[in-house]
Amino acid sequence: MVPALERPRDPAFGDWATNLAMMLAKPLGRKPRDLAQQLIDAMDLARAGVRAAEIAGPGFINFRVATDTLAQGLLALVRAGRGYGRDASAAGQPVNVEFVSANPTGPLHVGHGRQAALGDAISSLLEATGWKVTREFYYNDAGAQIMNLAASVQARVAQRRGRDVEIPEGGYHGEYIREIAQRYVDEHPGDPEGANLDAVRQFAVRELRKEQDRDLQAFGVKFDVYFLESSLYAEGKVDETIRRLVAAGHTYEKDGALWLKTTDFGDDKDRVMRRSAEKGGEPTYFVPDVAYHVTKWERGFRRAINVQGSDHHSTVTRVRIGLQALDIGIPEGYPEYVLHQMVTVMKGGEEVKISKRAGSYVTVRDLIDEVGRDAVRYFFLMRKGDSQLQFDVDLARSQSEENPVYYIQMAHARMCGIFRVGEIDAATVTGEGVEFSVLERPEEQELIKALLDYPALVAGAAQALEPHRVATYLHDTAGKIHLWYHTAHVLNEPAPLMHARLALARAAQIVLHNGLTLLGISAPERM
RNA sequence: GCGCGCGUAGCUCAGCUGGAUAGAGCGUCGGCCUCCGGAGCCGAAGGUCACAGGUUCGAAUCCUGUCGCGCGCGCCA
Repeated sequence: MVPALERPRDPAFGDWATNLAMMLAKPLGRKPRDLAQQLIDAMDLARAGVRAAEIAGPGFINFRVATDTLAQGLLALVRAGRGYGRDASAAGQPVNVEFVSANPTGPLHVGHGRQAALGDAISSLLEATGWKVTREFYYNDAGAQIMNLAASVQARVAQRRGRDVEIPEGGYHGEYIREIAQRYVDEHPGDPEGANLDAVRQFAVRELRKEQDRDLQAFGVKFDVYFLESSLYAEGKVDETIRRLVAAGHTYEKDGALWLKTTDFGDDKDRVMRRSAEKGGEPTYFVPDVAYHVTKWERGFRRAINVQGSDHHSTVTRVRIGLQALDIGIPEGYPEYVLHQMVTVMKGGEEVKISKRAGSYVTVRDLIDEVGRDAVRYFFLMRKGDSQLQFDVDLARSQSEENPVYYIQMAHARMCGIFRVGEIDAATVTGEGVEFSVLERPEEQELIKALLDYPALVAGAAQALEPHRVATYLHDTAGKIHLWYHTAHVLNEPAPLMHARLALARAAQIVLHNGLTLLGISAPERM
């Protein structure tokens, strides 16, 4: 129960409104409207830049802001330019954002695309609020899946020699496996049979990593750190983690395996950490996961955010419990998780079933090739992460003219067009000395308010780790811009009006540019 | 069966952490091109916010239950 000061939905209710009187009415035993009047009487409205305060409905107080308050805001906006909507409140604290983290066992699919868009936008949002972000990609390049990959490639090599060899149980059947097998043979004349499994494995991982890197580059996502799971083994971090967990006293042996008492930390059953001898005696997957997150902590990241598909949500509690059980002062909520729901791909009016092992799925690359990078980014970001996302490829392609991302980009291009046609360098439009009170049309007032809301919106989206708020805001604001553009002419108006509108066009251009950039989408000057 | 998420217009989805008459895009219907780009704008139709209770001045939003959908639940990762 916190009193709110907010933008009313309906402009008839003023520029700002508060429910303070209604919140206080009950504890004070007073009527809300009487209390509201007393509150208004006690306020120094002029000093706050408020022109009028009215009591409305059950006890709202609606404020109307003096026009020069809006003018001050616009001036500050234009002066801030590219920096508008950014603040330094996090003071350069380090934060690690891990996303995509695809196994090098195949190309990136649509789910990875959603993660790439989300993780990159979340990182940008955090940077906009003063965090020092490290974008990190974790490669699971060790373990059973990689052995399956190597064996699958090996089988394809053998098949090329006319041998009757099947892809092993749990192996990969995609067409790309054949291609890798072909390239392996081409580049390894000394091993036409693919007999050297270790060489096949290394070659396949390297090829797939290269391909994933190309996909990420096409999508415009850059990582600061690529962390290899295999390095954890090479540096003894996995064994060390096991030793530390044993030393911390949360383990026991049963049936020849080593167990972690995760039930001590609220799990519904204990988990095996190291398999019994007859199962190979290897650590289970979550031990390297824990070891990996220890390195994040030890690398100085007191905040870590993982962007993952919700199909991995069971790892959340286990990784956190493993870190707790080490008893080294890592807080309970470490790391934070942003889980997104599944992406359904629609093509030809039917759902494309995604199965990596059967080799049937849509890749990030397919989407980029078909609808363009900007549209793919926007489509992945326009919905809240915990909603399932339906990505209709045909629709995204065929309706590209009415695509929301083009709508936003068009608004930006229109603002640029005003300056281009007027032969005015937009950067010289500062708003200094402009009489903003001539901007009295309702569409102009609404647009100004929307533009001035932008910094608070960015701060809120960053705090909630929800980039979709920026996407919907931009679409909404683009609508206000188109409406204004359509009703209010800028060039060849009387000088005071033209200068005020030029400043407003400049402000709109800045907000759209900054917002699109935050989402990793281009802001073209003409389309 | 248990856990997490979701259920809002014909379809795809927003709804700013409890506010005033629930919004947008697409689709449908009807208007607007001497005008900085019509890739645009305006208007109309379309809703039991899955359902039933509860909390309070006030619920799409919070709590409980029911139904439906998705994803998890291995000495796989």
